[in-house]
Amino acid sequence: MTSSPLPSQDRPARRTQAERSAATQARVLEAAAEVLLESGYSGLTTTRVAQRAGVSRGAQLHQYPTKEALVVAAVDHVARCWGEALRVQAGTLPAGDDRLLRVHELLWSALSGPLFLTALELWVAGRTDPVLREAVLPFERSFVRGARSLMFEMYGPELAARPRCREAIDLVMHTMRGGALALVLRPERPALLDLRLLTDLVVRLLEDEQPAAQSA
Amino acid sequence: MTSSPLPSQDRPARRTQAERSAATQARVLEAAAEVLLESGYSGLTTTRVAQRAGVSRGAQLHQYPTKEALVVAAVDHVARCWGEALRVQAGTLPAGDDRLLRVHELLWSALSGPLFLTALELWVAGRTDPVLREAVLPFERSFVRGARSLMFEMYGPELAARPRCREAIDLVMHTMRGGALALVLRPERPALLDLRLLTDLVVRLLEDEQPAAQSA
DNA sequence: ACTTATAAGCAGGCTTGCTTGTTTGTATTA
DNA sequence: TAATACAAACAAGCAAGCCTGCTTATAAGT
Repeated sequence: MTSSPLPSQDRPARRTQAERSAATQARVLEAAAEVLLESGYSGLTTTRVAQRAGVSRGAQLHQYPTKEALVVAAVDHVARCWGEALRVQAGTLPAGDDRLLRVHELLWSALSGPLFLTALELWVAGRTDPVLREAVLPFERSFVRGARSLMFEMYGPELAARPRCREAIDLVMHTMRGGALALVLRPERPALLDLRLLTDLVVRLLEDEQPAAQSA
Repeated sequence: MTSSPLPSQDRPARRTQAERSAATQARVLEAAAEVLLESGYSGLTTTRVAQRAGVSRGAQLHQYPTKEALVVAAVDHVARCWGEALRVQAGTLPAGDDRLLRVHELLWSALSGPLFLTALELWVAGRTDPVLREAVLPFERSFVRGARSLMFEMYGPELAARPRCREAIDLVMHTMRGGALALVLRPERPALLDLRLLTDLVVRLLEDEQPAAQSA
């Protein structure tokens, strides 16, 4: 009855070792990100991650021998997801008229979403944990640079050529990070950050020709 | 020689009970803040705090029966220190010409100092810990409002009366928080945030008369 | 092609150390 | 003398990592 020549359905199906490893690694890392989002870094225990992933502690420890290794891998995973999400959304950006506002809305959605919170946990924890810090730093750099170059690109050649474009971009990113931070304790309120105002200021700043101005 | 009729020096000296309690509470809370700054919230254990404070675990547990109580008290302590530091610095602010820049420098020094990092740990931890969140929220509100009213006051009556002053202040605070966040992983680099540029933008924004403007 | 040997992935129990909170006893103040 | 502040030993729980044994896949040998 159940003896078909090819054990295609009722058996767990034959997978190569690499596939098996990749599968459990993916489940573990996804679970780690979920736990991080739900319970924060102080609530991240290897046991909970294994439970959440539906993976035995043995498997967990086989793939990631120490908690440190797991966390480092989680940093990589979260950073990749974040960057990828940003890039995907950037692809769907129409070349409309109010491009700046759209660009800022895009960046804001990336910075105020759950991935920001997950990354924030690792970010803050990396301040005091040297190993974690070393793992987070390169991704932080690459993320900032990637976002910056993406914004340069999306601003378009005219605006990108303005003398203070880079300062404007950094200001926008700082402001958004700060606005996102203000949402950490109150996810319910939708918009403390006025994107129109910010965009307006950027426009004015980019209208300048002289590279520096003294404050009144 | 050492037998004076009043046991003033070689004996621990007579203190009232309230003084004793206050002394150990102060030491414990100060130690908690230090541990928080050094090791983050995930490294905050009652044992370490007691060791750091030079206080027995018995004394610790007498004043703060649970870790929860200790953390809540630490939130209060850190928030008070922060607000007080801000107010003290505000008092020494000269009524010079480039007042805005000075105000922003002041706010920036308060937001980029160690107290910000300590508060950030509690802030981020409060996202996932309900009790901590309830403890942090009121202080967050009062801090934001206090800082805002302080800035209104320090901006002076002319600027404070401008239609978009509140938006400008919120933008400044968001930007500074974001800039401070960028320093978390790299305390070495001094100024990613261009205070002159920010001040310049605020000046322009406050020059507006119409309450709203559409972006180009 | 089939069997067998070796390795890789996996499951779960176990140990050690740490953290928290209780309890019991002592010193200091009222 | 009663209450408050403090000290320290103790117990329960948990987290991290280790270990033994089992299943599945790959390689070698015939």
